Amino acid sequence: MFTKACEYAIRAVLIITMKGKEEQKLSIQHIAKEIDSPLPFTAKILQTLSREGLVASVKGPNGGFYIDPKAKPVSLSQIVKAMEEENVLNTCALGLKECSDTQPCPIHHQVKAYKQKLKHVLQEKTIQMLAKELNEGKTFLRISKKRKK
Amino acid sequence: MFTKACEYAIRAVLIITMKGKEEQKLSIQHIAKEIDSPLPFTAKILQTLSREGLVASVKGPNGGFYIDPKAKPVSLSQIVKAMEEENVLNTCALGLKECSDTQPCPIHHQVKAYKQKLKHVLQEKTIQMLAKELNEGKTFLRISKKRKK
DNA sequence: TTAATAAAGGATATTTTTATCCTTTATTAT
DNA sequence: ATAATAAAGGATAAAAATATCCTTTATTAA
Ligand code: FES
Ligand code: FES
Repeated sequence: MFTKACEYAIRAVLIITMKGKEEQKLSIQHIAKEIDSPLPFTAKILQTLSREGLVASVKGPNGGFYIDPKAKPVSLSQIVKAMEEENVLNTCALGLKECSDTQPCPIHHQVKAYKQKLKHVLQEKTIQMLAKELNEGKTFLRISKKRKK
Repeated sequence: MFTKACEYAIRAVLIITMKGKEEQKLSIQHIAKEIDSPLPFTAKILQTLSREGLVASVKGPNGGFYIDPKAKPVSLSQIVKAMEEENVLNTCALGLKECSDTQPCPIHHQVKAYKQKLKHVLQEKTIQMLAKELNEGKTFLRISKKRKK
């Protein structure tokens, strides 16, 4: 559905939102470890997110990434857009040059509802909402192998 | 959603189903032109589809591809599987190592229903059904630029 | 039986995505 | 001021996906 870059981006912003405070910023090392992603690639992605203003960053000792508490909540679609994947849900599932209701491909009608709902989720869900559920232990960012029973 | 290879595969089988008869087989050239895909890449894909038994082929003069009328209808998921993309809808949208209800990622619940629906579509819809709608002019495999009004 | 045809198969090339490395810049603590 | 630290940025490398080319094999028509 998303590229690795976009997956890492979403996971990174989630971790930064959960654990990054202005007085206790998160280093790239810390973030990559938490979301289990390749460090240098994650650094690149954080550069982009920082440039786009979706996360705040400070260089130097005790520097790192955090979320400005007075910034507007960030939606999933903002991250997807920052990673230049805004069109994942606008293009034809069979690769036709356009996805349209008037000249639908053979599976257009079957996938349309799905794509729209998902688009809606990306627009409505903010990182803050998802971070809250993570903090409450309702959702997870890593799979922990726990033995059955 | 799918790779180019898978998109071309589905489109190719659709065209072969619509236009390929045992007495009037379709050449690679013809197929690639119809579905507007790069010819040599399409040839590779047709090799795979033929090897997997999803289309029939004959070499030599008047050879080409066709669908054995007494073969079982082919579902979309059979094609997706032949192209080794069966896991597109089984993996976690955020790239976690597993997609599970017990350790759901932050968007698992939001995407689960749609993944299942789509999986169902791929399993139930056969190429024959889709080819019929194409023949009836209800759906399209190419976008024709028609002037408005 | 030979020549022509068309897919099959193998090897290679290109592009995109993913990942790494190194140098520069900003910030902080000393 | 100086040294240490950490992100930013640029250049490069590796892997995967996409695409092309060439040789072989099967089939058919002449
Ligand atoms: S035209 Fe193919 S998904 Fe809309
Ligand atoms: S765990 Fe992420 S989609 Fe199911």
